[in-house]
Amino acid sequence: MTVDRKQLIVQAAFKSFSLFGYKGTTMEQVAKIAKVGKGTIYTFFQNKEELFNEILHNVIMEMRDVAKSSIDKNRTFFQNLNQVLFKTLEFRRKHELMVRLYHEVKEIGTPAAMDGLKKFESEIRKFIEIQVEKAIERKEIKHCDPEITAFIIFRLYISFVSEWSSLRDELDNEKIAELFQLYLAEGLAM
Amino acid sequence: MTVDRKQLIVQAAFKSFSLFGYKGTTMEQVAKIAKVGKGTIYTFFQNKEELFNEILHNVIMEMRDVAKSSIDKNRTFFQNLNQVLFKTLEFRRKHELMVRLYHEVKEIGTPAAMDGLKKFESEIRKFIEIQVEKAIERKEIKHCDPEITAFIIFRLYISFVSEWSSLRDELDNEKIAELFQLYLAEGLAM
DNA sequence: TTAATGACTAATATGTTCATTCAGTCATTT
DNA sequence: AAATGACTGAATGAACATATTAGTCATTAA
Repeated sequence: MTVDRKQLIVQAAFKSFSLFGYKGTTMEQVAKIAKVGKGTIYTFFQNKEELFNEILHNVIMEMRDVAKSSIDKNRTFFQNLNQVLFKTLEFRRKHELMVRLYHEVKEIGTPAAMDGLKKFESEIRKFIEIQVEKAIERKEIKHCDPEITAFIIFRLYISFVSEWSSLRDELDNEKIAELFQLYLAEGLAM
Repeated sequence: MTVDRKQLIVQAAFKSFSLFGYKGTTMEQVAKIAKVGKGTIYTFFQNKEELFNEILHNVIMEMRDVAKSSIDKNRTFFQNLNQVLFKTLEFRRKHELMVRLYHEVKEIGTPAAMDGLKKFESEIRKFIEIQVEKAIERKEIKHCDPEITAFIIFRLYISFVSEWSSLRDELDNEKIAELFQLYLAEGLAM
């Protein structure tokens, strides 16, 4: 049996994008790691961006699985929410590819990398949206627009995790859970 | 009586920064508009950045007055909050200097302009923080950390106004007030 | 006959040189 | 004593040369 060339290319591309980012990865590099001719890549993928999207899609699917498995039906919506947010953050921080992409977007602003991260974040929001819908059905939370709610939850989490820490001491996970409870669940009104 | 040279310089600098931004403004330009020699500027201001800070300080003070006068003691905390947020947004949009600075930060990332906007936003947060403190004293809202609360309110407003509109239809002022009411005031919990 | 390849090309990116611009100084003028 | 603008060194960017690289395709190997 002959080797699966597409598989080799995908693995090589994953390695290279993780190591050098989008811009730093050349098609020749990928071909070399995969030990195939450069032309062979183009029999499976139209161009560099399509190859990148395939890699990213795999990572996003992996992330979705992580988020899914962090849900515990016996816990409350807000408990699960904190778990999901924490797990996806951890995922972002642990996966070399994600770290590289965030860095690349910040430092160079590579359009393909920006698009990739947008997809990634949009997937997280979509996942939260589904949890919100379920929580509404279960009457665990009030009726609200799930999309806006997911958007708010995600923005608020990002604000806590990355923007607040550039103003004051970093907030730990427990503190963030408390804040979500106070502001989003219970509300400020007396 | 001889003309007030410092005043002339400040007016000229305000004009130039508003018209051409920080980077686009040259000290020679300012001198020319003010009809003084370039060296004269340096008898009042150490350098370009200090001149810029003086101009910005004036604008920030003006903004604080606008925010202050939008407060109505007969209204609730959340009503006033919406007024303040709306007025400061309007201020940002109306004042040529602010528009230019936001544009410059986005397009070129001039450090002095970035610092300036940080100061501006920090001032808004500080103002909200004071309103939060008063509302806590008045027992209008629950006890909470005023700084974090102001931070959340501001981030949430920015999210609604500028980030949501790149995903879906822009939210009008009334809708944003509703959202604040639902998410921050009443909370999502059943 | 089909799949794989890598030399090739056009487009883009990067490095280099050099002229211009500009913030800040200071000797001269008012 | 206050004001000025010619001057300086550093930074910027235009213009050109060189190098890289995404994507193609004629050739090769299976």
